[in-house]
Amino acid sequence: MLVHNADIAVVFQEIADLLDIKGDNPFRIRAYRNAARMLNSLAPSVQAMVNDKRDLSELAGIGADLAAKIAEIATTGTCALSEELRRELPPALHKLLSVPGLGPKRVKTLYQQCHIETLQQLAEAARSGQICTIPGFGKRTEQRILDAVQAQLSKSERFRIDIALQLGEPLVAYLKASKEVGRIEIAGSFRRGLETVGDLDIVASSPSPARLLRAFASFDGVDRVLSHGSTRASVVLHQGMQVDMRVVAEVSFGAALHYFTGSKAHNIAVRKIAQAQDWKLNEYGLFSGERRIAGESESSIFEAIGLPYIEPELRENRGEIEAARAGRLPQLVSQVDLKGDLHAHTTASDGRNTLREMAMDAQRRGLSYLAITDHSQRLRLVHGLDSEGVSRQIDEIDRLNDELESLTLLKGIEVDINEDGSLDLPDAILRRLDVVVGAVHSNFDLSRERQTERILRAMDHPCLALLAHPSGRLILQRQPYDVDMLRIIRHARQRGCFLELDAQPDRLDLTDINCMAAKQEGVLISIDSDAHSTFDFDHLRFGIGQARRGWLEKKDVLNTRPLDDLKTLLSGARMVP
DNA sequence: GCCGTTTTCGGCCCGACTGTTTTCAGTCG
Repeated sequence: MLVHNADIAVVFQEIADLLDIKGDNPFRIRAYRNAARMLNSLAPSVQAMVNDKRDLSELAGIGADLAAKIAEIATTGTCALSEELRRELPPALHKLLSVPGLGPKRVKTLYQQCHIETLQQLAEAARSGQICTIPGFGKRTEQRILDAVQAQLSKSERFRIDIALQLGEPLVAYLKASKEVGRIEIAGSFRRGLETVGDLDIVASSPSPARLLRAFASFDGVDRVLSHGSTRASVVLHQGMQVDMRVVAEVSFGAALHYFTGSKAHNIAVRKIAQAQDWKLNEYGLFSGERRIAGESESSIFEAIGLPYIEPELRENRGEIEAARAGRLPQLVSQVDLKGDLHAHTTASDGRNTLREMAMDAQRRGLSYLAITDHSQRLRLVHGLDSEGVSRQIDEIDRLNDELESLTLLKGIEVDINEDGSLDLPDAILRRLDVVVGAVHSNFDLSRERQTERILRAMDHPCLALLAHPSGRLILQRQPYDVDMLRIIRHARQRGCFLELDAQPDRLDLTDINCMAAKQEGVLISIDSDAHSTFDFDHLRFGIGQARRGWLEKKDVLNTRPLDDLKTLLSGARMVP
C-alpha cells in the first residue's frame, strides 16, 4: 500500500485535534502538529525511508515515539493511538474545529453537554436555540455558529495568489491615499509567496491608528466588519476574502511586519533565539526588559539576534534559520535574473495574440529570447499544429527574427505526451526545433506506475528538452496526476533534460517542495509564463515567487542563462546530432 | 512528545479582540 507523507500528516493532524478536544498536554499536541507540518513539506517519501530502514528521528521534531508511529502508519495506513482516539471520541468531532469561534474547549462542551458530533447536529442545535442556553455561550455566539455552518462550503475557501493580488492592491492603494498611513505592506502568506492565501494581513504604521482603521472598515469593497479595535480590525470583502489589518507605531513597523508575515513556525523559532538571550520578541519590537533593542525594520531584528536578513519566501522553518546561522542562505532568484521564457502560445493554437504581437511584447519587456511553443496536433480543440503547421511557423519565425532587435525567437512546440509515452509529432519535425517541451494533457487517471513510466519514456525521447507543468495540477480545481516526482527528477538528471516551473497562477507547477528536490538533485528549472496572451508575461512574477519558496538561486534556473549558454544547454539535452 | 553551548528533566511564543462576564476564558493569528 502506497502511503504518502501527506496521508501520515492527516493522521497526525487528526490525533492532535482529538487530543486537543480531550484537553491533553498542549505540548504533546503541538508535537503532533509540528510533525504533520514537517511531513507536508518533506519531498522524500518517509514510507520509502521506512522501507530502507532509515532512522526517522533524524527528521526535525521526530523522536523515538513519532518515528515508531510514522513507521506504523507507513505500514498499516493507521496507528493504534488514532484508532483508540476514534473509539473514545466521534471521529467527525474534530471537523467542528473548522467552525470559526469554536476551539477545542467549546467543541468538548458541545459534545459533552449536547451530544453534538457533526456539523449538521451543530446547525440543528443553533437553529433551535439550544446553544445559547449553555454557560459560556451567548446569543451572538449561536448566531455566529449558524452563519458559519451555513457558509461552510465557501468558508474554508482559499484564494489563488493572483486573486489575492487583485483584491489587495486596490485596498492598499486606497489606504495610502487616505493620508493616515506611514508605511504599509501586505504581510502573511501573501508576502511569503504561497500559491493560495486564506486571508490578507495588512500591516501599517500610522500616527492616527483609529482614523486609519475607520478608513479601512469603510473601504468600498468591504462587505462586513468582523472586529474593530483600537489597533486592529478584520473585515470580509464582497468576494468573501477576509482582510486583517494591524496598525502600529513607526518604531514597531519592522517587528509587526515580521510578526504578521510569519510563518508561525518561523516566528516561534526566531522568538526562541531571542528568548535564549533573555530578550522578548513581539509585534512591537525586540526587548531587553523594557528597553527596545530593535523593531523599526525587519533587518534590525535579524541583525540584533545575530542572523542575516531572511527573505519572506524562506520563512517556513524549513531550515532557513540553520542556513542563516551557517551563512548558507541562498541568494534567491529574482525577476531581473530572467533572460527569457521557454513556453508561450500564439493564435496558431490557443493563444490570443499573434506571433508578432507576442514577440514585440516580450522584446518590450526586455527579454532576450522567447520560445514559441504552440500545442501539437492531438489537441484538436485548441487547433494544435501538425507537421505542416509547425513548418509554416518555423518559416514565419525566421522572417520575424530578421526584424527583431534585442529579442530572439526560438522555435519550439508544446508537444503532447501520448498515453504510451511517445510524442505527438514525427521526429523529423521535432528535430528542426530549438526547444521541444513535452506535456501531459490526457489520461490523467493512470496508475502511479503507468503515469510515471509514461513520462519517463517521453523524457527518453532524444529531442525532448523540457517537461512542462510536471504534475498537471490546477490549483483549487484539479489534483495532480499520480506520479513519482522524485523518480522523474532523478531521471531528468540522468537524461540531462530540464523541468519546468509553469508560472501561471492556477498551475505553479512544480511545487516549492519539488523545486527544492530538483535543486538538490542538480536539475535546472525553467520558469516559464506559459503565456496565452501578452498580458500573461506578468505571470512570471508568481513563478519567481514559487521558485524562491523552493530556495532556487539564479544558477538553478535554466532561463537565467544568456542565449548562447542556453543554446549550449539545450543542445546538450538533445541526444541526436 | 521533543529537546539540550546553562538542561536527560523541565522547559516548551506572545498579544489583541470578543463575548459573556464583572475580572477573564476562549479563540485567533
